[in-house]
Amino acid sequence: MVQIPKPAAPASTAPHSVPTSADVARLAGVSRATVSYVLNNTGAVRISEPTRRRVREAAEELGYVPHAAARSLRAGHSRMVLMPAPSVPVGPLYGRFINELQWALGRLDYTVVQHGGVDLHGVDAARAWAELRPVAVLVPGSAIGPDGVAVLRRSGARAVVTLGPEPVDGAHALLMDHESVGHRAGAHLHARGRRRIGVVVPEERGLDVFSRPRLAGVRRALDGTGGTVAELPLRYDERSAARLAARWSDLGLDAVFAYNDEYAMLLMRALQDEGVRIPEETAVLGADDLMLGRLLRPRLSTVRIDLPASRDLAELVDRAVRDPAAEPERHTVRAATVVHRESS
Amino acid sequence: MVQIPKPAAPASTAPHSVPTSADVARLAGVSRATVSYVLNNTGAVRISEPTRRRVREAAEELGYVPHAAARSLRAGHSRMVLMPAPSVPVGPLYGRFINELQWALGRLDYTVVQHGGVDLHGVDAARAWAELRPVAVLVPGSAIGPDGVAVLRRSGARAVVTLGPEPVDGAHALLMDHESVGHRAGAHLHARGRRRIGVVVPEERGLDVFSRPRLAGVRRALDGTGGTVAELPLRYDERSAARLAARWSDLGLDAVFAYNDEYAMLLMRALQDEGVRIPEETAVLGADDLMLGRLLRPRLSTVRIDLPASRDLAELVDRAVRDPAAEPERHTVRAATVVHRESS
DNA sequence: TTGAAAGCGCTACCAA
DNA sequence: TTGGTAGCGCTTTCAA
Repeated sequence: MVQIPKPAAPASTAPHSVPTSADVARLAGVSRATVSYVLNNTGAVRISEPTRRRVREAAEELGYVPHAAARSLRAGHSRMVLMPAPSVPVGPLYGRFINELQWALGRLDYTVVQHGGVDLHGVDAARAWAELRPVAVLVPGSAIGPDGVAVLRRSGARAVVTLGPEPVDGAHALLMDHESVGHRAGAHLHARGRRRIGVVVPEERGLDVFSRPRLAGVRRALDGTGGTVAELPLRYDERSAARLAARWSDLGLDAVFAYNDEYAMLLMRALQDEGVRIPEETAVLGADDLMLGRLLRPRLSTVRIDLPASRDLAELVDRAVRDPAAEPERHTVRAATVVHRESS
Repeated sequence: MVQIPKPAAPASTAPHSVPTSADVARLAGVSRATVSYVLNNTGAVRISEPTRRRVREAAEELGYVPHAAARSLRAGHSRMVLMPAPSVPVGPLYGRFINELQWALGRLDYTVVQHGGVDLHGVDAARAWAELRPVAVLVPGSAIGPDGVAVLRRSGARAVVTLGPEPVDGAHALLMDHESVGHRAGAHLHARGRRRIGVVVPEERGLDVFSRPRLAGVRRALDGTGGTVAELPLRYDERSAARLAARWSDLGLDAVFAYNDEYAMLLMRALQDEGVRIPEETAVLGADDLMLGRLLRPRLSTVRIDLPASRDLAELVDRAVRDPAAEPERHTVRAATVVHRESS
């Protein structure tokens, strides 16, 4: 039978519209239901092999791609794990961590999505994320408070996990114990016979959630030992480092915990240019155990922070999703080790 | 008329279900349409102030957050710009670029979403991204071919922009001209009197799309000058660098273009440990102009690559979205400058 | 083995 | 000024 296109009616699909499952059904000569069964390999329903083939070929020919939003709207839930991307670049370590985490969550059939909630904070940020109706949210840093967590949970997020330095009410927490990082650093320097210890505190915004606890940890390590701790604000540029180095002898310090390896490299260079001998006059200690520390001379001592296996975090997320009513878990990453090289 | 709740029907909303606009409407005593008008500040429709207040209060009380998927399903389009996150960490420069781009696109009212299409390639990756029905896709590297672009366009993406080293049919392209980076490097070293030039080619997978053109560029610069170019495979670890340095005198090179600043630092350290004097015996040239280059001694010469202003890229995306039928634009970033310091 | 139809949450048209 | 309602694309019961 010859098809006669009805006038003014879209007999065939409009040229540049996106193919839907209905289009596939039409082309295959079956119903939309059948298309859904075939493409999702629904076990409960038996579809004859010839039909399956016709459907698949039709889908192929049209270049059909299912519509994720429509699907999860219908399903009432999604497998999307949302990770607000931090606006401050926090270093290469973090990037690797994200990648591994994505991979681990992918294995559990979650789709990880990073969403730049740039210049949104607290409840506003939470609301913006909640619009996407993720099944779980991983919040790095301390970008959100208890009320933000509440917003997310009310919007259907079955798990909220904070990755920051401090716990948030109602959310699971993976606590990076930066205080103990500082404590390790302070204890190491003290054990090496240092008594007047400087601690670099980056002036860059957004880093203080890490640097403050580290400073506190050094203070605690030196507490009651007669040693002293001095706070050293530093911007990540040569001028700032040179200024700090210029007044180094006035400061009378015999050691410095430089926040991380990159700041350590910056400061160490400035000190060497000032003629300060390392480690004889001043010990320098970094953190993060980056490659560059091994390339410096003297080789940089550093505090290595063993990030949690991303698989563990992925499993925490999965557990939380399966049992959203469970008590929030609190895991503390306290595994920091001093890698002693030559600079301390 | 008194409402009599039908038996077995949820008269009020279930305790832990997510509030919808219907719930807000019910609580405010208005229709869903009115709720929509109020919350979206629809200009065409006038709603009395008391009604607006009632609606807003109801929304507030319920903690209502609109459902982005439902909204864009209804609208037939979204403002989502999808950026597949590269699985290979490509350095701090890139991270900053992403952040700025997110910001710039945010100003134009797009929502940037990074999606880790981990271990998916070509058409498969394209299909996974297409399920999200983004209005535009920014593809870094060369993760996708013309057929992948076609899949995305058929699924409604109004703009596909590749950020890689080479153009892809059907997509807009922001071409990083790594060949000319290599050419600048080669020309600089040649001008400094170097004739036997090594070029580091990282062995890490995924970096060859950058390193190959750079090598070719050096070759072109030396072509016909009587100078020679040697390919130097190198892994990013100390052992590999030490091995390379150990046979340095056999290689008989008087200069090396080390792919980027990080590889340059690695190799330079290994060479210095071997007693090779820099730059007297061997000139070393990096790329990317990272901070660390300035902190090395001798200070590292480098090729600075001026990334396009993220605002420009954001505007390219916006243009393409507004006029999806337009010819693909091809922009080439050729702005590479040699920053001459002490190592060359 | 297949199809018809309801409905997820939302907005925009048309009517009142 | 407000409400009724169709329908975006999909899955899934219920019927045939």
